[in-house]
Amino acid sequence: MEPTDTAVPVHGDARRGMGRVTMQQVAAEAGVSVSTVSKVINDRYGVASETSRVVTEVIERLGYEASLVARSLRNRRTNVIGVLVADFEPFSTEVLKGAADAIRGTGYELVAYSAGGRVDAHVGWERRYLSRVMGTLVDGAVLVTPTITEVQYEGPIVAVDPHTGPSDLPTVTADNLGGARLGVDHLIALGHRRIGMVTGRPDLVSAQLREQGYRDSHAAAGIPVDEQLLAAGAFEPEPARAAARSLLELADPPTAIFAANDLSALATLEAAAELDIDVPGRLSVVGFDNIPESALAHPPLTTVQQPIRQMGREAISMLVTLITGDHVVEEVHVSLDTTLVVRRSTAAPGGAS
Amino acid sequence: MEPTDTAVPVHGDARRGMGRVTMQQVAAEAGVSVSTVSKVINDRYGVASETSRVVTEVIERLGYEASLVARSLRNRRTNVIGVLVADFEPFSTEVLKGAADAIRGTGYELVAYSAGGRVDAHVGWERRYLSRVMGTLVDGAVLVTPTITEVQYEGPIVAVDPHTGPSDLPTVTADNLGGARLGVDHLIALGHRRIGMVTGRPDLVSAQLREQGYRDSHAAAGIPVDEQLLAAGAFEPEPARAAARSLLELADPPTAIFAANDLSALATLEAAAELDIDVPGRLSVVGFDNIPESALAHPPLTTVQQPIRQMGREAISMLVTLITGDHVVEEVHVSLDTTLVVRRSTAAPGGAS
DNA sequence: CTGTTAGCGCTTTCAG
DNA sequence: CTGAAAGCGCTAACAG
Repeated sequence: MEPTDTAVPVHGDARRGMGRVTMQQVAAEAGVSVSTVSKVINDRYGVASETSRVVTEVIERLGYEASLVARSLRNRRTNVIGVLVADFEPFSTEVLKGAADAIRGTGYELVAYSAGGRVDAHVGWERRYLSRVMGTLVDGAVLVTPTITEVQYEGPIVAVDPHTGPSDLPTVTADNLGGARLGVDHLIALGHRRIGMVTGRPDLVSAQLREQGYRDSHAAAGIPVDEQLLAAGAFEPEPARAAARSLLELADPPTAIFAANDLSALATLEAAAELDIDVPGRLSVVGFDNIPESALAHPPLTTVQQPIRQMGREAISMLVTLITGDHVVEEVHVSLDTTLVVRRSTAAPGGAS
Repeated sequence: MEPTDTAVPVHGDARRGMGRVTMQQVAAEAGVSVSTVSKVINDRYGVASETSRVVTEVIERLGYEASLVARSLRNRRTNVIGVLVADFEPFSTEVLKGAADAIRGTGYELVAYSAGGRVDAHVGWERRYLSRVMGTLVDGAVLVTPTITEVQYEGPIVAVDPHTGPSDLPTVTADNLGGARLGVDHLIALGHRRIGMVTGRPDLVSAQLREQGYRDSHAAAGIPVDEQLLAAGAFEPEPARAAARSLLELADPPTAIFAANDLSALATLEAAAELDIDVPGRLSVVGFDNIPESALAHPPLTTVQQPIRQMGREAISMLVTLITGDHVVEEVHVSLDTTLVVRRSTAAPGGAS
């Protein structure tokens, strides 16, 4: 057959409007073989300088660039690092920004991949994504908030804020327990005694730790926990809103609510608004994450900050070390500190300023 | 090298710790040929239900998932849409969030690609990226803030906020001229008469339009423009900071500064802080973009909002239409409205409240 | 119903 | 110094 023919004239800028230029076309146009073109591109020895010049000129003229896919399939190394996310939402995009910061100067490129909330994007997406891209498209991967860490997969992988228990994977997390304590202690210091909590997904350790922090703070302050004041929010806006509502409609409602993440806190703010409850006048709200959106809320949200971008940076640098394998990564599990960001959604109970 | 051998026995869960599972291994394990496996995976007709069952079981057990790369290379359609960005920064990640919103339910997956500030990532990155991925990895692409739109490339491509003049590419932009007028009119309405501007990259139309809006607002208000009050910021933090400083150190400094984008406005805020100039007491600052970070600034930034996420959504929906080709895209150039978001960085001149 | 074969675009021996 | 050929993992004819 004669597929990558010279039937279509490719001289001059006649290629305007054509599809991708392949190496075949470059070769044909330059009057050499594809392997020669490949050698020129990859700076291999054994190409006459004149040939090289001609080929380079054709490449330039046709705007040729090697297909990432074809190259990846052939080569073991791709010089591309993958960031695998369940969805592009505030948390994962912050991680991405951090990853981009850290990738500079390493010579790697970054590909972020998401099945984007496809129906089948349930627990276990990370394993499928990994299989799809590892070893072919990317040299290593950062898993953002994976729900399982049992990837039993050999290769350079780092998990950021994994939602499940400890694993063999190197991980980067924030101090969930300490962060929750920071948030609830703040509320207690303000004078709150009936503090509700919109919890996260019960199957995720991060959620469990945040709840544990809530309990620890109460214990430390000698305040008994009223189990009625815990409502399941699942880290998602809708369940969280319902949970907040149920708490606020209690006969003896809480004067403050600690939400397991900012998305839940934002939903709590909405629920309060619907019920015409002033925040922070009659209700204080504390979130967790400090996603950029939390500062835009009304009122701006007091929240526990995770250094998300730094987590992304950390993950990339661990990953690059793993890939290049210069030396062993010392700390397999990195935990970064959380801090409290006090904004306008918290105040002393009873409307006292 | 003989990496993907069958030398390593693959029965049972012996694969723990191995690299990617390939179709070969699945086939071997199931005792069938690769084409049969392929047929099972792609639901092709002509496979005995028993065979299908066995193969499915093996796939499950081995955790096999087809390589995106190999599949892409073979197929014309990949069901993946690419978002090509120069870097993952606030603007592009907002677009990404919008793209993710819009991708849901379309059956497409999303891949975001960035060379991540590599040294050679100068003007023209979009052409190279496009060549790398179009036609192989992705079915279509969204170009975020490309510096050239002369891609002369056949295929489904949509540009978001292109920095250069009109092109044949479908584009999604915000109303830069109107937005700039909004921002500067606000300053003028507040009583400012000496308004400086930290301009953007002179080669980009978006920057030119914002400067034009600045001039138009002055003209409309009958205020002459003092050319001394325009300083080049290039859309980048460092140059912008220097530009702001030079403005503020003028013998007769401006009482307000309009920055060509939020990054520049944030840098202006920093410059003011360094010079111990109170904002908004002695200086008002208006930005452009309304990236999430602008609300976190001190003081929170008054800025012209571009509906960035919506731009991402719009781009994806245009692209999907282009790809499926059901019907022609009616509006090739979509321009979305900008709005003014007044926060705390602007006030009347002279410290008057 | 199943396996064999021929590539997708590229890199890499290995002959010429 | 250059090109022919093999093959990365997969799919799509086409035989058996």
